[in-house]
Amino acid sequence: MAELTGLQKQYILHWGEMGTKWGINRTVAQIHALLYLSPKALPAEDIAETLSVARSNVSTSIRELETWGIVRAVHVLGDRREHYESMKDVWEMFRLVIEQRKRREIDPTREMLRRCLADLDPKEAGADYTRERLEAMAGFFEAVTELHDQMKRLPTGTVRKLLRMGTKMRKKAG
Amino acid sequence: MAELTGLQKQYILHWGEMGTKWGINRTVAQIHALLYLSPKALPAEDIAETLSVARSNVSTSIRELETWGIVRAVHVLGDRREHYESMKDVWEMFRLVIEQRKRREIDPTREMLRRCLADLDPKEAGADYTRERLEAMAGFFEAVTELHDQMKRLPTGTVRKLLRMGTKMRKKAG
DNA sequence: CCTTATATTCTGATATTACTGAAAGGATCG
DNA sequence: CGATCCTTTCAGTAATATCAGAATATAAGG
Repeated sequence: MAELTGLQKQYILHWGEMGTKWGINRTVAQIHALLYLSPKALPAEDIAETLSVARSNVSTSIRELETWGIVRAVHVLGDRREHYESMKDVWEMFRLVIEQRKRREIDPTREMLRRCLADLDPKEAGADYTRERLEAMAGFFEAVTELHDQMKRLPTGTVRKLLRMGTKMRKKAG
Repeated sequence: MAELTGLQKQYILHWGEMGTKWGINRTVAQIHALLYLSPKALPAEDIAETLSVARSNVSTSIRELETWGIVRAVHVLGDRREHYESMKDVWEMFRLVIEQRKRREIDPTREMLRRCLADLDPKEAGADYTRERLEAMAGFFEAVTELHDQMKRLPTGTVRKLLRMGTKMRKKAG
């Protein structure tokens, strides 16, 4: 791997910081940034060297990125090492990440809300108020889930179309 | 403040964990959960006591929630202390949070991408490839921004309407 | 003004998370 | 099979984020 250009550094560092703000490990995000910018798949050792992190750290981080389905290992003729490459379709990439996060965080929250509503004892003081609040929150999460299910099935182009329809509706309403 | 019911505890704890996964401080999220479930505004001291955190911690966290615009101080007759209450409209609440996060994290990323594209030296090796990648990413962020701008202007009801239109389009296509 | 009630800021301590380096585990080659 | 190359796991260490409590500031009451 060649040395990073100033530009690449800027992108990778920013992406790393960005990651931390959204609960994504800095190194994981940086590796993703590096692979995203790289025209060719890179072996773990090169990644470690380029980003100045331990080889083992790269291993763990790559595994995480693979779990999300946005990085995969490819093989290069005459090289026993795994080479890693990032998906390049940005929309698809974010869709995958969102899908994972929904599964890991949104779904459990929906379950928690359902459980709370089921457990709610109507005889308890303030039960009505609590139910109201819980139901409002649950409704929101159901809607988000519905929205997500649709995005999942729609091709990228249709999403953009919807986006434009939104613009029209806004103009009419305004 | 009365003791928390098991249900409230469950909700508050989950919300706190949820927060950490999205880069939001656990206490901040817990306080928000508490206020969301509370039928009346609560003074900082009660919040501290109920959640077993330091008074100072509540102060800082409340400030953060106020910055987002989802919690505000209200006054109670005969009490010098500030009482805090959460917004109850869930959709509006998330809209505000998303708006803030966009401002804090998405906008700076757009700027970074623009700067990178501006700084990109065409004579540099691999400049074409880098430009392609940066532009793809920048395009995505522009689209997200556009989408956000629209959501911001649309009333909640219209968002739901769009949601249903998505369903129809999907059914036609399928 | 001085006193008291309340809120905020700051700093050191604590807890959490991330990371490294060493060691173990697998795979491929001769 | 043994040697070599590569990857993963793990335990200890380092870095970061969070928090409690003291110190400070602000405001209201007398």
